[in-house]
Amino acid sequence: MATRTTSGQPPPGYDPSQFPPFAVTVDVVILTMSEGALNVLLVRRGEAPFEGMWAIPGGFKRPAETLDGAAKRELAEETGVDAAPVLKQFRAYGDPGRDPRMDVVTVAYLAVLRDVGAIVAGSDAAAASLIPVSDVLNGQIDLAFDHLRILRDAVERIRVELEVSGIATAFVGSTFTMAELRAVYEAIWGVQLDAANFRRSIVAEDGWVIPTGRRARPGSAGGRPAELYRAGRAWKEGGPIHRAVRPEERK
Amino acid sequence: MATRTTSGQPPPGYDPSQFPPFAVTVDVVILTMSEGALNVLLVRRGEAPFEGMWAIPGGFKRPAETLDGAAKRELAEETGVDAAPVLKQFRAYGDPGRDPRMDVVTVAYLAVLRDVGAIVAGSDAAAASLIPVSDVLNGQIDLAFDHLRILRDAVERIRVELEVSGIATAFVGSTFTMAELRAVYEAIWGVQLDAANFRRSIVAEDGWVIPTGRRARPGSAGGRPAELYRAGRAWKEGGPIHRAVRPEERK
DNA sequence: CCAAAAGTGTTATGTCTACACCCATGA
DNA sequence: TCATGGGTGTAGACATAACACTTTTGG
Repeated sequence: MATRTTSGQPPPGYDPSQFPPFAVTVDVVILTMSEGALNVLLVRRGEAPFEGMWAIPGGFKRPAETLDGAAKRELAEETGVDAAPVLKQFRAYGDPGRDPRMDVVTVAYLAVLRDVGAIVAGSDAAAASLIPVSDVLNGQIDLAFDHLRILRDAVERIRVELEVSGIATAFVGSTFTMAELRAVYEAIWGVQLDAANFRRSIVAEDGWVIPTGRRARPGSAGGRPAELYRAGRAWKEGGPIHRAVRPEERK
Repeated sequence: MATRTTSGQPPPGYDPSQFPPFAVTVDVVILTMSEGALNVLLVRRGEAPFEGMWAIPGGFKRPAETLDGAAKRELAEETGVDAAPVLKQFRAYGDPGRDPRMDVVTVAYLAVLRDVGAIVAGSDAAAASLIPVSDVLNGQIDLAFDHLRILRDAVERIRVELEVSGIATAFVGSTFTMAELRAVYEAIWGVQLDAANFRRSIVAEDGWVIPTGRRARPGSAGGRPAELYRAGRAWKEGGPIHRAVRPEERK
């Protein structure tokens, strides 16, 4: 921060008594599961630059608030949801020219939400929409600024978070079946998991999920009704499910 | 970033046509092993505020450079070392009032270095010093600004990095013994590791360390000479050593 | 020869994976 | 009763931890 270099000479072309002003923004990548795929909440820009393009929602930090506070406020303004507990700062971006108008440093946050209907309702519905992440990563949808990079980093981060924290339960409803929870891992990691072993790993981790005693109704195809669980207290100290190492990576 | 909120009303007291200016700085936490303990490179501040206190080295980002570039430049200016490959951005800090003079958002980086002598030489030696991390975390040494919090986060981050990346070899010299490498893990995690199993885990991971064929001279107390290794290519995809789960944490 | 540190072998225990098998439902 | 998905059992492969034992040095 404001500590200046201890080398006696200021670098050429730089006056240490001044500091260059920047705009500081927060961008919030909101991820959610919809129809078995990972989706991201995007807004359509209403003005130049990049008018009409999709972008990650965000806005300016105010001097009187913290970065976390700014992210929480922006998320609330955009979606009407208080998701402070699942907001995770994951990276800052400050490449010159990333905003053509001015020098902007942005701090990117990640939020995982369920209850899709309530999210979109709280926002300006015409300008906000859930978009499949794969459509963006495939290049079928272009994003403004360097938002493609930010989204890529966010998705990579959520893949890691899924393994080291219990964030998976943030994707599902307040009660859920093992199959629903498993689908989160399968969609985000792009793998197939053995249902039997998945269940055992989840249940073995103490306090992770709590059986409600109730059961879900089977789908129209039949099948045994699944037990319903709710999320336990404990998604801080490392999750129970780990990505399998692909055979060629093993020694 | 510059995407503005899509809610029609700007929040009260905030004019969306203006953006509040911030100073943006980078702070670089330089960690190194010295005498079996984790040390951090600190500078003594020469001016108010916090004059005379220890602080993490850092400085202003310039408009024409990237955040990574600013961190690399500051590190070079302070220490004379080009450590770009081991520079890791780990978090941004922007609480209001964290600098009493102005609104400053700082992006913190972590660098792990060996070769302590060369580091201090490149800098203003009178104002820079390696301090044991434990002295700072114990409160025996106060840091300026919110640098204690930044250092705490950096140490927590390095503990995780040690497990998921191969950064341990960045702490030791270009050739090293198993005991030296093991000492890195033991110092940073504060645990004792079984030397036999440690060696096996390291050697089993393909490409991690490469035997040089040479041996280190034993210390004055004797003992069999240790094989010397050099770091392999492969510290990207997860390290071979994992923290033991403490007994109370097991299910 | 003894102490110390490096390195190897061995065994018990735990975890992960694959897959066979039983259970409860809709049509 | 059959197809479908949920849930349990189990055996082999693999990983981890504890510790005895051998090797090679300095004193």
